[in-house]
Amino acid sequence: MELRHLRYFVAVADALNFTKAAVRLRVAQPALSRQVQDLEDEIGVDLLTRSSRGVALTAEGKLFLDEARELLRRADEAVEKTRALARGEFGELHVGYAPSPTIELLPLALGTFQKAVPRVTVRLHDLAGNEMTDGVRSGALQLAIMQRPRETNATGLHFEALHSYPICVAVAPGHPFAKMKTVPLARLGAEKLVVFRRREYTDYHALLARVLPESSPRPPIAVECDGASSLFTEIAAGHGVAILSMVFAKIAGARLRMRPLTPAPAPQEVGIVRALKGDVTPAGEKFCTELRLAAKKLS
Amino acid sequence: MELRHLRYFVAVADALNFTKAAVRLRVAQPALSRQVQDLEDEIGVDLLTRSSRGVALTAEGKLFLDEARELLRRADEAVEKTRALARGEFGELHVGYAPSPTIELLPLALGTFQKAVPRVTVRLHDLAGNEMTDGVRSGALQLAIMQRPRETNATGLHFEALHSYPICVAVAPGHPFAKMKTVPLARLGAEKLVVFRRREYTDYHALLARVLPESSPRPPIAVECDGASSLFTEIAAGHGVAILSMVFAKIAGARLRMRPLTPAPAPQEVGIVRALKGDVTPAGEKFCTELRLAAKKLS
DNA sequence: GCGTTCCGATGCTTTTCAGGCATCGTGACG
DNA sequence: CGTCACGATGCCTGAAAAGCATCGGAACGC
Repeated sequence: MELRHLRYFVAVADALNFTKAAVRLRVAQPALSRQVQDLEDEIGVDLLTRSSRGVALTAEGKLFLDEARELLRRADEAVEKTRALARGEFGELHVGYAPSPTIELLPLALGTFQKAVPRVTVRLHDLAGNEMTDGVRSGALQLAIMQRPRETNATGLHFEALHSYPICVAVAPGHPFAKMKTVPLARLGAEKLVVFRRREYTDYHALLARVLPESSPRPPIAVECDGASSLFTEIAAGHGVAILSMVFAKIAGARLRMRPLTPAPAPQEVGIVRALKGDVTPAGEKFCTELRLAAKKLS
Repeated sequence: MELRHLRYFVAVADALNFTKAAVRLRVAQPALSRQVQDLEDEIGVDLLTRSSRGVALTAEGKLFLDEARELLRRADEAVEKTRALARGEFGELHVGYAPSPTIELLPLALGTFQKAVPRVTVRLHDLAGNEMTDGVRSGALQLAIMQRPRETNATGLHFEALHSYPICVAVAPGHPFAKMKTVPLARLGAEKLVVFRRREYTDYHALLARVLPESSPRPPIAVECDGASSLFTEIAAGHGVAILSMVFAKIAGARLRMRPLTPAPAPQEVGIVRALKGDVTPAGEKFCTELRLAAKKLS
């Protein structure tokens, strides 16, 4: 049995007339007659009752007609799905992301992406930096949207920067720093630091270590917070200051003042991590395009 | 696209090797190569990545493999279902029945039938006699299991008797009739009758009219009952006697005594009503066979 | 009652294409 | 660097799908 047999049978069952069905199928009537006969022979069941003024379906024919229609529909669907997957308009996309650094970029890109290709299911995975790089390397993740990892090419990864945020010091509105345009890095030594918990925010502490190297006067840690909102509260209460990238200005709003540091540390770069080898699917590429567009809108 | 393409692709995807897949399919390797290429060309998507040491599935190939497997499974299923329908092992069977007269026959036949062909769904319709004959004529019912209708051939129906029950008089255990072996029909004139309601039991009243013709002394009606259980209670309480066929002996049990009448009226015949023209499906025929077997067991 | 028409089936021919054979090109591996 | 394993390619063959002409039968009109 071939799909041709089903297509022919359905056409005959629709027209209830071999001649008309043959015209629609653009084949000669005898060819159609024979293919349908072959089908009936193979199944071993009469599907049609022929008479000199047309054709009628048997009970078996009615059942088989439904099944044949469904099969043909499913076959088209299978092809269409596969094509859609190849075009990046269907499938699943596993994306790792760091919530805070990507708070501006990701929702923007996600919105336009889902509007453009609603049949792609994006699975977001909120992971730590090393979990993401491992995930991308192993193929569990197609992409990760995060801060620049320490090394890239050497570890089989590629990083594409999308946006960079200056490193700032966040203080309460009444704090002396709030009146300054920029804050000298050396002045931090006299302050107490509000930080995220080391356990859950290893990436943040890596940033901290970069901005405040061993050599400089290291301010004491006043309190460790388990999330952005409690960190903001601690700072607003005057319990200390925090080293944060400018993304947090959007989240913190008017509760805090953020001032750039001098000399300015290397800014925090946020972008796409992908595997050096092993292709990203078309859907993944589309997602990257949307991310780049979103980054462009930001600047 | 034909099912052949799917069969070939699935074989290659299973073996991950054209040569081995070709052996399993009993075709030459080049033929297989080309058919799979044709499939990819038609879909316009690479499903496999070929290398000199074998074959790997692309992401699109994985998706299409699942779809192809499902399609082939469904195709087999469609054919199997159709064959099963033709063999009477699948489908729906609408059967009208009169509950009381068929109480011995129908449950027996239904049990063996369902055990023999569990994929046939029997839809039982509890209907009045004329509703059943109409249903069989219109095709809404394939069969009806009931008492013999007044006319058959003339109305496009065929009746096949399966079992017959003598017409009896049902009395309370203490009633004088209970001591008699048979009850002369003429003695009924002195009794009061317990009957079913005319509205809901037209078939029963037709029987009554046949057994007690206008000419004979017609006993007065003591009470009309809306069901067998209340009818039995009325008789057991001594409010009257009832004209019933012997099927009711099984239902009534020890509560009543049933005595044959003399001269014996024509017994109540129970059997199969079907349309004179318009075939009964194979499942229907099987059901008839089970009914005949059940009838044989009764006698 | 008899031609006419419409319909599907059948006999035969043509065409298409799946299948087979031989061979080639190419990585992998010893 | 030769050998092996594997898939691709070129060419030919054969099966079968398609086409053409025609048949046979039922319905319908005159």
